[in-house]
Amino acid sequence: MTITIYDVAREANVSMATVSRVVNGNQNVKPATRQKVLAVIERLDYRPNAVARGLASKKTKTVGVIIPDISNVFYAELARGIEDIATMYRYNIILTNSDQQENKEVQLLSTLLSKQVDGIVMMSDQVTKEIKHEIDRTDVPIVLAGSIDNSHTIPSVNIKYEEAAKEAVERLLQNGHKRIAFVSGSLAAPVIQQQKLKGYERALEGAGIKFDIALVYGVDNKYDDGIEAWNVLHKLDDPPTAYFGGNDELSIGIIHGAQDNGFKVPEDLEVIGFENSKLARMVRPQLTSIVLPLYDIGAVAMRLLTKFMNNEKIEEENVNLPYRIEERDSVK
Amino acid sequence: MTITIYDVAREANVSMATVSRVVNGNQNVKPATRQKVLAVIERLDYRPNAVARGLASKKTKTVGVIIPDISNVFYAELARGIEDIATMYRYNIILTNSDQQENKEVQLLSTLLSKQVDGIVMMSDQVTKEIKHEIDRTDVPIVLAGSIDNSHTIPSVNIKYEEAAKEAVERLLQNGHKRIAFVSGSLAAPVIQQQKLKGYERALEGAGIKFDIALVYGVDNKYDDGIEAWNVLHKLDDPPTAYFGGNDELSIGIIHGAQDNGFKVPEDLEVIGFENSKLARMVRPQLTSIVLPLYDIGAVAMRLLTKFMNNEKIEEENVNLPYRIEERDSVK
DNA sequence: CTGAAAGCGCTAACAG
DNA sequence: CTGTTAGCGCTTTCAG
Repeated sequence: MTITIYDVAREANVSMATVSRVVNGNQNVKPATRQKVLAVIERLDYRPNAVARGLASKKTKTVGVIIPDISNVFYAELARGIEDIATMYRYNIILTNSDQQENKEVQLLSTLLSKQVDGIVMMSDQVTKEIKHEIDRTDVPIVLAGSIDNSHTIPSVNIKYEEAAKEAVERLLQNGHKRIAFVSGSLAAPVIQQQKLKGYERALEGAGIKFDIALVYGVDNKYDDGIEAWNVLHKLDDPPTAYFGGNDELSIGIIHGAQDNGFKVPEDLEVIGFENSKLARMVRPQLTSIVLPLYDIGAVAMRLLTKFMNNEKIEEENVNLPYRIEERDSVK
Repeated sequence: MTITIYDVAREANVSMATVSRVVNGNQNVKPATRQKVLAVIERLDYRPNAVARGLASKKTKTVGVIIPDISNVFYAELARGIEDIATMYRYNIILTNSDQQENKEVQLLSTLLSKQVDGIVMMSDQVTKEIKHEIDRTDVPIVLAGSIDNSHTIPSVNIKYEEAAKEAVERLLQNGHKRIAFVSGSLAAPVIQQQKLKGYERALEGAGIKFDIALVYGVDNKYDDGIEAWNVLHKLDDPPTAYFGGNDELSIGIIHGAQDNGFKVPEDLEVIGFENSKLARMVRPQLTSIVLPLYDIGAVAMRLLTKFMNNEKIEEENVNLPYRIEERDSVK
């Protein structure tokens, strides 16, 4: 039925060990017999069974990826970075969506581990105790991409969110704004949100402006949330004249919320986003945004993972990639 | 070291067959011994090795997915549909990017097959002979999602592109337009483009309007291509007053191209998109677009695949999902 | 440079 | 209801 290494061995008059050697590029094979085996492999259309190989060698050449939601451009971009580097190192990827649910994340870790993945790249807004526990329980290397665990004990790739946020707000401060809103995803738990908020606070502090909790609006990170945020915030007695949005989609919502009500950007309000996705160019005015190198974060995370999987030397387990502001027209 | 089914058997004083039975939910186990085994599993923190299981059972509970580019929202949405249904049926997904390159597609098929996936969902603009050949060579079921092979011999899930395009153009015709542009991805090979073009032609024909090749602009499907298309087309002696864009991103490019030059949508030109992605609501005016149910296409494709994998009865191997026009403000 | 043999961890008859 | 026994297809010593 399916043809195996054994069939090849028989047809080529060699042992299966020899076939295995040529399949795996082992040099200890006489060129002549290598050719002979290769010919038979070709003729029989033999295709090695990776599962059997995985069982015997205890290496599957596949890595697991846990992300919140692949249909979200943010994560999709990151996933692509991961996949490209994985491919480069001859790994395949088992892609799973967690929807940010802790129980799912734990369960996914477990099923990935049962599938004997050689490593895992994970994104999680919050590395809970349960997750940490699961991670500590295994020898399989795991690296976080665009995610932070408080204990700083899991390898990770990020940018310095706090610094980036600070810089964004300072950019707004430069233009003379005193009332700057910070609109972002739910501020409940996520570590990264907290870091951004801290950057926001530090920027204000540096400019001698009092922090006003009324200007901090924590919703979700969606377009409609941006519209909603604007609707709420502009009704304040002393409304913000500038907005720092947690991501681009949200920021565009803010812009449209304002524009739909006759306000002009950047004349009446200035907006700066975070992510610099393709979207940023697809609004009018085009959105000024902090460049979050999603693809690179994924790529570097995967590269880091390969080092762990190959027991290479690791210089730094917690990598921070550079970021910058992409100036466009939503900020003067 | 790693604990196996054998360890559990020993500790529980049963045979490994019994352990296997409880792990697999086989009913032929006395409740008492089941409890005993479960307790040991818990205590030893035993986790079945899916690779060994796959080798023995010849089922891996993983399916391969070949898409052009996961960082493209279009495909990401589809991938999510696939993943959700896969999860529902307890399959995991090996996700691979082909970048539409035939040689990569062929190679990916091969590596997925070597990994013994139980099935494959594939998206490909063009199912070439090579690909068809590779597919025919295996017993592993494969279904196409949002893709068509000319021979109609591979199961697939789509919408009726030709009809949808026809309807879109007719919508424009309704508003009295005589000069309607068809802007789309490269018209070179892709079957689906051809179908849309045909729908466009038929709509014109139905309205007694002569087909003008000058109004057909085949670029790529990107935002900038939309801008470019507008720049070129509006300079025509008799420029189009309405545009049918191959997808939303492209259509938004057209809108912005026009707006950036002082033209108004829908007053000066009307635009209808194709896809109805989240983007459609994120422009002003909001984009009227044909609803392409990407998520559903992925989901249904995966569901269809499960039927093949379980040898269930298949009513129809080539499924067509419904589509409709989502009316917004880029068309009067 | 090549072969023999022992597993990898689990499923699946087949007995009993 | 439970145990025994073969493999699944390949890698990996260990000899030679």
